[in-house]
Amino acid sequence: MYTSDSYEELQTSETKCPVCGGTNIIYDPERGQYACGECGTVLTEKAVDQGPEWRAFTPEEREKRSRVGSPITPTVHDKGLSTVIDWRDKDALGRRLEPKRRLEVLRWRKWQIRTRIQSSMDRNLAQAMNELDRIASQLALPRSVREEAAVIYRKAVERGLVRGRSIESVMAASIYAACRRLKVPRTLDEIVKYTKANRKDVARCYRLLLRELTVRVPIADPTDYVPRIGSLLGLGGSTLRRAAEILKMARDRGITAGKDPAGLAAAAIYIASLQEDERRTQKEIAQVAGVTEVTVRNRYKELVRELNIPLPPQ
DNA sequence: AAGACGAAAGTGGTTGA
DNA sequence: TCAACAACTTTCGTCTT
Repeated sequence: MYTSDSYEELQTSETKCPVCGGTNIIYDPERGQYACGECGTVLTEKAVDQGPEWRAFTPEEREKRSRVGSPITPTVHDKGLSTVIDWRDKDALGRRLEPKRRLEVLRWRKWQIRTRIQSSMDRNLAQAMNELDRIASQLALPRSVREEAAVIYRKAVERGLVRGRSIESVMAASIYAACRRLKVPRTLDEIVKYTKANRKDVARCYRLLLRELTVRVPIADPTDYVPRIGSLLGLGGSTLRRAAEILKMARDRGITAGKDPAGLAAAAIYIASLQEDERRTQKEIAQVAGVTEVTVRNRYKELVRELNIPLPPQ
């Protein structure tokens, strides 16, 4: 698996477009990117993460690692040591409680259990939201995706789906689901790259979320990957439009099913880059699309064959 | 020297018995 | 639970630019 280190190079704070010199810089909240209003060049791919460089999994750890703030003793409410109201309806001397008193004790018990559940859920959510923030800022995800991911995760907690699974993996799966839902093209691998959980667990959690929660996800469309791959390669609008056309034709011919959408998008872009005389190597395209040259090649051969695409003579 | 190409073997995930 | 299977990856030798 290639990692796209080229993302870093795109980080810029200029207010003028480096390609056409235009000053009409617009923010695209859909993709979480700034882009030139004239030529469509994407200016920022990655936002700067302003959070700490360390990660804390418990309030104690956070307290220990933080280098600011007053040196208060890290105290966790209820380390399992606080008073538990007995379930028997007897007082300290073993006498039965009178009915009125009994109801009172019943009420205490109910509230104690309720607050305990509440606080454990809060802790879980707090930790999860931390994780969400961290990943979302590293992937430059728009606000809408963060919110969607938070909603999905909260539902998962309420349904008790996090029990027995790691917060990281469920959160990563929620983020992926949110991306898919809102058509913000991020591959599972990109998300997995920034989480402690392994790919397998995240994929399993993702399927669980789809099954258990009623999260409807539109099927992956290779066209969604085109603008992103295109901007990472600095391709012009006409080439990207051509690539989208090719993908549409491919879909109409029904040869896209079961194929990796990123691979298809990469192949379509390769063909378009040849046709529009904006040639990029298979390797370059494969790298930013997150697939191998071989896959690009296979898809590209397939598309050319099936769609009778004329290629410019060498 | 770099890019494109294709064969062959390997990998991880899905499906169906 | 296991085997078959399709898609994709890795690796490598060869041809082309």
